Amino acid sequence: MTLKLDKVNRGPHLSTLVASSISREIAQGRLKPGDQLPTEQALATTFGVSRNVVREAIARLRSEGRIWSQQGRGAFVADAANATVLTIDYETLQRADSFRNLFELRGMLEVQIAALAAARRSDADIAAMEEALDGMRTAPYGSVAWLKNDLGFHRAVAEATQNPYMGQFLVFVSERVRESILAAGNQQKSDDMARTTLGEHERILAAIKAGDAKGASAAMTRHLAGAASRVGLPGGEASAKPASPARHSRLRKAVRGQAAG
Amino acid sequence: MTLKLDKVNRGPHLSTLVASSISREIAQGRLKPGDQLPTEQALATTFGVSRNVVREAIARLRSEGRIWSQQGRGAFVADAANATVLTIDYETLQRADSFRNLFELRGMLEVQIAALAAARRSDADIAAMEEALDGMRTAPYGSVAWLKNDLGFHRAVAEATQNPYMGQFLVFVSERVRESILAAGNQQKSDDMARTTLGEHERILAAIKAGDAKGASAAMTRHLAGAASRVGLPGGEASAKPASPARHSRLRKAVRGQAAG
DNA sequence: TCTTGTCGTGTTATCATACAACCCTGATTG
DNA sequence: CAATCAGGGTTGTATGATAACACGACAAGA
Repeated sequence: MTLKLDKVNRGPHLSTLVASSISREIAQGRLKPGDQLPTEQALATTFGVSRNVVREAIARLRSEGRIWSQQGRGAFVADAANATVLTIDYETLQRADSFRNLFELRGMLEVQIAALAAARRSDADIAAMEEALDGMRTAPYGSVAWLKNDLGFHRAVAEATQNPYMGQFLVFVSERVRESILAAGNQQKSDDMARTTLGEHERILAAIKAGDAKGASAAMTRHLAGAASRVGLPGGEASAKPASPARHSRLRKAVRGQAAG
Repeated sequence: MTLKLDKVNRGPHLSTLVASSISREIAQGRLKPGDQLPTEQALATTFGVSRNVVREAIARLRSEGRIWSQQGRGAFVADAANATVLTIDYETLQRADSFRNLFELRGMLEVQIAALAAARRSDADIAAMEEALDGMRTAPYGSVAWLKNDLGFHRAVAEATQNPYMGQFLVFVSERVRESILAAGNQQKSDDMARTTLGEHERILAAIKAGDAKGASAAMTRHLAGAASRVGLPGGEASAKPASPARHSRLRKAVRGQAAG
């Protein structure tokens, strides 16, 4: 009865379908934290699959911290806070507002990271940034090599904070942003864009090199504004809360500013 | 002929052990992206477990985007960028510098989030914050209810940004921080701390209520600095210089003990 | 009545085997 | 030479069995 098994597309594996189905039950509150799941046998017959498949699905959910199980007792829904992994599934990525929200989160991270990096960078960090920048110079705009070096530059900045989590989070978010861009498709490239983008990166690097935290975050803000407009991010848009304009973060200004230029 | 797997402790499930073992091979570069994994049968005999266990481990790694497999061909190591989940394993959490770095990341998020929240908050958001604050007033400092409402307050702030990813990321990071604190154990509590903490929260709420973004981030900054000192961390604010790791020997020592769920 | 020990049942964890679906390769055949 | 097809290897799924464990029922003893 609880099975829905609606044509889940992604992943031809039955275990994937079962896992998403159970996951959905939890997300929609039909299975609350503490509730006991049906037995593996019951789930197997319910879904019409073998118990083995159910076990793979449960193993997956358990690794995500969504459920926990104990031999001899059963499987139970875990507290949402106990999730040990942060995951953004592909479906929600394809929604338009997801892209904007992700971009905003990324911007928030980047701007702060740039400031920290300017204060803490080592010579090796600078070298890594310069190497990535060189890679971008020799690769055609938008090519795989270009994107790789672009990400590499930002990762180098993040690593210059000497805080490994900065890079970890930033790369994760950036990758989701990139996927989102790819999902949306359609973007035009030009040599002009390449020059502009490179210039933005160079200004960031210069500020970090000089140890100028304020300048670094300002340069990063400009870069993000430019990047937003290059990927055609609709700025100052309806669903964004029309909030008090004058006084808030540069991030917001960045998102809004790209509409103008 | 039982498993020989090196010392892995956490997770009584064999599939967990196998998964972390393979995961470690990937992390340490002994299995590079594109490489083909041994066959399931081979892995089964290598680890001394049944093929079923290996399949559960692989299902888990596949769901994390670390590997991909195709029927009839085999399983292959995926590009690191393709990881669909962000995970911080329990072991690294127990290192003292992990705690400091996580706290710094959390602070970076919170300060920006507070500013955004002040600009975008709705009445419902304000109500949620006040409810959480009330919950903190009636609960003893440091109790489960207190912590729950504390997190609830911060989550409400994050949700006031109208950007769901903010809350998602913040809660994730905060939970890791909390785990880290629990792992360290023995915090001393006092009524004084309760009052101070409550006051900090109230100032944050007031600024957000007033739509004062600058004030909100300033209040949040003060709160984080206070929280940092309360958990025995020097300088909560995003300071320019990386804190010296040597300062935290007390934390590191305490970390040895297991966390109580 | 209360405690304690035992047992049976249900559940998960693991094992073992078999078959189906699929990919790749190489030989066969037109 | 090209197309086809047979075979082995690999993953995906199904099935049945056994071990480990949790939990309640129940009887024996104090």
